[in-house]
Amino acid sequence: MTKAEDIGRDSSLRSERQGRFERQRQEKLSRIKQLGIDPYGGRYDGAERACDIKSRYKDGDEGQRARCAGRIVLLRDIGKLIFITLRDWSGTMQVGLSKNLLGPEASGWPLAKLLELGDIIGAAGQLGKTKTGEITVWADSVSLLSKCLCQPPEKFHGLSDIDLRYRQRFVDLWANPEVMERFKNRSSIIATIREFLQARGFLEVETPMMQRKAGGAAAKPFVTYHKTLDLDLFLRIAPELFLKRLLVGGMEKVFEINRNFRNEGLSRQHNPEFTMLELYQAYADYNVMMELTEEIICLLVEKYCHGKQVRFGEETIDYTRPWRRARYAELLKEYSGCDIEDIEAVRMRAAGLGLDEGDMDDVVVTNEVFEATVEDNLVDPTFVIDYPAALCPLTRRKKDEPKYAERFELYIGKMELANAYTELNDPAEQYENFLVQLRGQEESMARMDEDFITALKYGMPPAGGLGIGIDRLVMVLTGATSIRDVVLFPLLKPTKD
RNA sequence: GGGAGUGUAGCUCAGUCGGUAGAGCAACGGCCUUUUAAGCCGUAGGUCUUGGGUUCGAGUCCCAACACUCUCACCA
Repeated sequence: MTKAEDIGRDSSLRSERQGRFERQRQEKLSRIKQLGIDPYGGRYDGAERACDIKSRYKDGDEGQRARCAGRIVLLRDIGKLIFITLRDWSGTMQVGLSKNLLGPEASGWPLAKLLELGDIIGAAGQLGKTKTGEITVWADSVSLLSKCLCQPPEKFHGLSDIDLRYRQRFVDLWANPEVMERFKNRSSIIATIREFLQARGFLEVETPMMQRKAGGAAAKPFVTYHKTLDLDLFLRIAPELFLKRLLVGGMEKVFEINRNFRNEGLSRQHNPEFTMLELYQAYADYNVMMELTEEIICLLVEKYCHGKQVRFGEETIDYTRPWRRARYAELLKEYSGCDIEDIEAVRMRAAGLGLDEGDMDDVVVTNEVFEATVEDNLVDPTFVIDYPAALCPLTRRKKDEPKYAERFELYIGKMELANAYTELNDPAEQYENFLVQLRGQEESMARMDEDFITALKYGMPPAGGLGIGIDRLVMVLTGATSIRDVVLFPLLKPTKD
């Protein structure tokens, strides 16, 4: 028997065991059908959110009614009375099902006795409190809206197998309320960013995900193919070069929040498809972008975190303004001890770090040393400014120091969260920069894009541009230390069967 | 790809010195009209990831494979 067959047999045994539970639930489904009830319900109007029902409840007023719908997450059957904890996406609601109230017809008490954990139901009835003070819908009607045929996870611990949680996010979301909460926050964070930008006159646009040239960043692209045009295409690694074309076209403030794709490894900070905010503002520069970045993120911290000191894994991030702005060279000196001008010292340090510096250009070595020594120290928000120009082919040089470029990266919690430039708008210089390939870099940001050069020749206004990694931003704002906890369906190795 | 860790019932987990498999939840059969992870009585559920090895005897020790997690590398 081959390994594949062996594994296949193993998984079929496994599913057979699970099938035992499913068969029992199938039997219940048949019994429900025999009662003349559609186990997959239908439209259910007028259900209120659990949290709204609870907050409008007034003690002592006996005329109150309520209607709710959700999944059964707890069930306590006491004979002629059943207490159910229903979860909708606002919270939980207790429903009391009693033999007297529901009556003997099929859709009443007999149905109630067949309900089980995981089923989705609707219930309506008088609102009241129990002996112990819990607000309860005393149901006089109950509807089965969807039968659950699979065994729900353990009711107290929820689903904790990490692999299963990512593979079956649909279970994770309802079994672990804090997961639902985090994704609701993610959505709300993105909505807040949109509102913020739109209020400042930015226009949201969508640019191609499939591109002839994968430009705007240094990363391995995914390759795809268009049949009718017989065309090889890349999934974009960044929207940058298209957004800049829009600047040429006269859109003065644009942004895009969408996916980028990079064909690289997975880690707690990397998912091959990730969400990026990129924005461009004509007539601005990287200083304007710094102000904007600090403003957006502080607004979000205020809204989604408690206080300015925020826990993140082992660290505490202090968002108190103003954030540190430190030159690249200054941080290199501070943490590696090397003077950026003293390339011999930098190379020695690189060798000491075990880097194969012989095959690398000076700036590449310097950057390797920077990454190895500096990044792990940048816990509080830090703008790293003025990068070596050679590392930034799309960035304008500093007027008085042409060896450095007007670029910053923002680090928070040891992660690169944002990257911004004063955009290069000189077509001749851009053309030259596209031609320079650095030794020691696996991927280059310098990929010749003639059409983009043509666009620049028409004249692109001077501009500031900014990219913010949304997934990582959501991580630091929600305390998730793995990107998989803020991406609904992270990329996983497929299972063997 | 390197290193470390984990893999036991559907789920969450115990399993001592190597002596032949345990709990809670879920399920099934009972009892129960005010429960809060309801409770009580009973039943069933296992190729201990897989394959080798050591041993009289392996869930336990050794080797290998597979899967997952963490970590390093890669990711400017």
